[in-house]
Amino acid sequence: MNVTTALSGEGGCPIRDVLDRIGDQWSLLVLAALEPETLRFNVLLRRIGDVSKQMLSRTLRRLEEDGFVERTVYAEVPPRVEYSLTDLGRSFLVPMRALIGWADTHQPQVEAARAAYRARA
Amino acid sequence: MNVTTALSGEGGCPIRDVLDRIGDQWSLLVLAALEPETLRFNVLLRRIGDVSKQMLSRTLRRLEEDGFVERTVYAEVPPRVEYSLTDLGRSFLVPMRALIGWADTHQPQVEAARAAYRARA
DNA sequence: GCTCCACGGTCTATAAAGTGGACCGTGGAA
DNA sequence: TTCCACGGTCCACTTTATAGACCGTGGAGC
Repeated sequence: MNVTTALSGEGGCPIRDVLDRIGDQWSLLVLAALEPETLRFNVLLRRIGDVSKQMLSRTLRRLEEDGFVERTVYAEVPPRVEYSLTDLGRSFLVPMRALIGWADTHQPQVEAARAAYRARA
Repeated sequence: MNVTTALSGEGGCPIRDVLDRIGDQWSLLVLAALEPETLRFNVLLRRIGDVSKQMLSRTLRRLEEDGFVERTVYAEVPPRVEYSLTDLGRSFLVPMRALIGWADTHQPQVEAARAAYRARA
C-alpha cells in the first residue's frame, strides 16, 4: 500500500480524515487508557493527568462519534458515565501497538539524534 | 507490550515523548510525502497543499532534530534545500503503514459510526 | 542598467484553539 | 444544615496557527 495516498489535502482523502482524528494531542492516550478497562470520566482525567476537562470531554465525544468508544450513562446521583472501547476501537489498538512499540525501541536513537542536533547547533 | 505504559503524563515517559512529536497536525503527512522521494521545501508545500509555510518549516525542523529527516542545503541562487528520510525515518514508515492501512480498511466503519451518531442526535 | 521572478524562509497581525478555574444540580453522608 | 462527588459546561485568558508581507540573491528578459 502506498503511503503517499495519505496526502491530497483537497477533496476529503479518507485516510487523512482518520489520521486527523488520531493525530491530536489526546486520542491515542485515551484509547491507551481504555485498553485494559472501562473507566469513568474523572478516573480517566486523573489517569492521564495533564489533560483538561474540556479537552477530555471533546476527545471522548469525537471518539464516540467515530465509533472507537462507547459511552454509557447511569441515571444515578452523583452521575456515573463509563467509557469503554468498541470492537472498532480495540481493532485500532493493533496498529497503535506497533507504533508504540516502534517509539519504545527507537527512543534511544531519537534521543541521540537530538543530542547530535544540539551539538551541531 | 502494554499500551498503558504510554500514559503517565508526569515524569517524561519516552513513548509519550515520541508520540507527541508524531501526533501533531503535519508530521505524518510530511513523512508520507517524503517516502518515495527527496523533495524541496516548496514542492513539499505544494504537495501537501494546506500546510502553511511556517508550520511546514517548524515540522521539518523538528523532524530533523529527532533524526527522521535529513536537510541538505545547496549553496545556489535561488537557494535549494532538499529534505529526505533518514534510515530512522524510513523505519518509522513500517508501523505508520500499518496505521494508514487500518485507516484505509476501517474508514467505512468510521463513516457508518458517524452516520449512526448523527441519527441518534 | 533596470525590472522582475524563484527560492526558502522569517516576521507580524489576526484568528483559532486550549487552559484552569468557577459554576451547575442532585442526593447521600456527616 | 453543610458539604462533597460526579460529569460536564462556560468564561476569561494564554498559547498556537494562519495568511500574507517581506528579505537577499543572482539570473533572465528588455
